[in-house]
Amino acid sequence: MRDFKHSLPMELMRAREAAMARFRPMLRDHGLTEQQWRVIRALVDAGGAEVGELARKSCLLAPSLTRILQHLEARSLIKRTQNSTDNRRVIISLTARGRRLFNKIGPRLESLYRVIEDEFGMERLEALYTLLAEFYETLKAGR
Amino acid sequence: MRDFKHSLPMELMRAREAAMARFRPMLRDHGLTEQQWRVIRALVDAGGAEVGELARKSCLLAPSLTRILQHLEARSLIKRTQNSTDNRRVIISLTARGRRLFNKIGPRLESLYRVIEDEFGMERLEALYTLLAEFYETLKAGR
DNA sequence: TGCATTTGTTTAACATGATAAGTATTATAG
DNA sequence: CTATAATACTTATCATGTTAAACAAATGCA
Repeated sequence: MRDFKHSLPMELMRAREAAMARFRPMLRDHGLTEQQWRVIRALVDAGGAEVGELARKSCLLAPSLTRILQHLEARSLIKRTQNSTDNRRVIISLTARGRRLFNKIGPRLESLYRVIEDEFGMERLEALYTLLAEFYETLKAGR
Repeated sequence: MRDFKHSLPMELMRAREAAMARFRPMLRDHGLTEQQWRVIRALVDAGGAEVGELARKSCLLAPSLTRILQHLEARSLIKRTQNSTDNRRVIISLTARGRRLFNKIGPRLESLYRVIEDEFGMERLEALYTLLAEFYETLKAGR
């Protein structure tokens, strides 16, 4: 049997953990989990989105997102708007406070990211991105 | 700011998820979570290990591993042995039942893995492994 | 020897991951 | 129209992720 260490899901996880270890402390200083940050960032990107759309953009399962939105709403970082033509749909968007928090944290995370770019090198990083995207597409196609 | 979609932790997670989606159903059929399987597999590899060592090998945090070991012990898949020279240390090993479960599931997961190898190609897969390992080492070094 | 410190593991508390089931609303077949 | 199915989201449940703290056993050192 293939060596245990040579397990792709494990390697992907270890790489991700190594990266997140750089970012998590700063998020934690602002009382945000990594997942909460993904939601905020997706909302900045989309400028308001339905829950399902937001789940896809932030790579979260719907039940997780439901809880996260409850937390973010309790902190007044997001708000909900009802879609007038379809009452099932809820539009999520950032509050002014949510945007301020993003503006404060975003640049700091960006600079941490650039440190990684410097250490690992832009070329290899791009190569990694490309392989990961191809891998994802290959596995999605083969279902 | 860099495009949201171009986030390395997200890409690593998506790739991992795409792979795990292939494996999880079979594990689930045998009542195992992905993490429980990692522990079992690490134990086959090591043939008995202390809790801390097992945590490293299976890429789990100690508190998670503690709970997982409780579950596996309740199902008689693992057993605990006390280290005679140091009573803090606990040696974990598979029971005969645990080994039988491994022997049943392992080959099936291997064949699923080979499907991925075929779809994505051995060369690109090796390239991906290499980049991931380098990335991990780079980030660990720069702390 | 005595005791603060370190080490290995577990508990606790809160947040998320994963699956199934529930609820409300809209779309659709007949 | 109306019963039924599909859709969007939420709840429920159990397992794990993450951090801090507790705990006991071992170690280092005055």
